[in-house]
Formats: sequence, structure tokens, C-alpha cells
Amino acid sequence: MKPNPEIRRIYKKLLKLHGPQGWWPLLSCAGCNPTKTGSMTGYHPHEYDWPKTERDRFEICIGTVLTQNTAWPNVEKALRNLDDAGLIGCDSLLSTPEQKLAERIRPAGYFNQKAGYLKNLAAFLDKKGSGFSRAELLAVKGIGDETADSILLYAFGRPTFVVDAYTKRIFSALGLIDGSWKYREIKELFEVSLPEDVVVFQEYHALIVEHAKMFYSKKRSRDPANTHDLSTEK
DNA sequence: TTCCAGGCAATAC
DNA sequence: GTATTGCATGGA
Repeated sequence: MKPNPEIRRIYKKLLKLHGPQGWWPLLSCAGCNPTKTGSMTGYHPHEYDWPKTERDRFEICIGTVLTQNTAWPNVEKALRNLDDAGLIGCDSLLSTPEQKLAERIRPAGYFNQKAGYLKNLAAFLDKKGSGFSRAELLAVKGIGDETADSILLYAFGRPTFVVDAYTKRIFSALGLIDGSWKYREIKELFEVSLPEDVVVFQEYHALIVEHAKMFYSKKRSRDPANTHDLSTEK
């Protein structure tokens, strides 16, 4: 696939527009940047040495599952419930009955399914540590393309691009992709068009989410003047 | 009350 | 391979 220079141009524009995002949000980083859309706390702009502990790495992994088709504030509630119960850790999570776990993560929705997914993922990580491939991660029931890439990029700092519903929405609107593009193709478009840089991949995905929440939300009227039109050059 | 949100797996063609 | 469906809460 050929690089598309528009991908880089839009990255620069988003960065200028919104500034560094400091993903992935973490409970232990509460208060770092209290003004972000969709969540009160947990972001760490300008700091790229997160996660700093195994516990935080595990929290990110859990969060990627909990946020599947779910608004982030609901995920935060579930994470706090887990934290209060000391369940953000492989051992404690694995030794907790699935039904108890489901009750803790109820605010995140699909809690019965996700309780099983979390167990599967925890067992996988407990066994593999950090020595696993994307394909192995995808073989875990409950881990699809986006969740796998989020875990790899944000929890383990591997240079793999995350594609989500917002990415498809924005870049379809810009005419750079269309509905026929599959996950792998969109992912490849970004990866061949950008430097292979974990920080760039992390920030770009986060910026896409931030921008989409502001201007491409289905339930919010879009700015008719659209002063933040990404298709405008510069 | 209805619609939406940082998907995924199972099933049906 | 592509399309459809179930899974579920909390906020707008």
C-alpha cells in the first residue's frame, strides 16, 4: 500500500488543534489533566513513560475490554469498583468467581460477557507475560482487532496502530477511505503513512477520539461553520 | 422514551 | 466472505 500524505498532514493539524492527549487514562494518574472530554481524570500529556507499574499495565488491559462499545465514564466506574475490591491484578482477578467479577463491572455494560473476557485475558497474560504475538492475543476469546491493538500499543508500547469506529467515521467523511475498507487495510494505511513511532501512534489514535467526540458525535449537532474542518489544507 | 457509546462472537446466508 | 443479532449500562 502507498503512503498517503494526507494522513500525516491531518495528524499535525489535530495535534495543533487539541494538543497532546496523554493516553491511556489511568486511575493512578487522576488529576493529571482534569478537563478532557468523556472523563474527569487519568490522562498524562507530555509523559510517555506510562504505564510505570505492572499494576497499571494490567489496568490498561482490563480497560480495553471494558470499553468495548461502551462510554468511558461507565468504564471508570467499573474500574473503581475493581480497584476498591483489589481486583486489578492477574492473581486476584483469576481467583475471583466470575459472577462476583460480573457484579463489580456492571456499570460497564455487557457485564456477563466481559467478566468472561477478563478472565480469559488475565489467564493469557499470566501465562505469557509480555512474550506474545498479536495473533496469539487475537486467539483469546473476547479480544478482537481493536482491543488487541490497544493492548499492544498502550499497555506494552508496541508500534501498532489502533483503528476504531471514530477513525472510520472521520476518515470516511474526509473521503480517504470508504465502507469497503477492512480493519487491516485502514490500519495499514496509517502505518505506512506515518513514522513507526509509538508516541505518534498513541497520540494520533487519542486525537482521533477527542476530535470525533467534539465534532463527529452522532448525538451532538455539528458546528455548521465547522471551523475545525480537517479537509482544509494547512 | 429513544438513541448512543473507544466491539466481539456466534450464527445465517 | 458478508450481514445480522445478542450482549447492557448510564448519560444526553
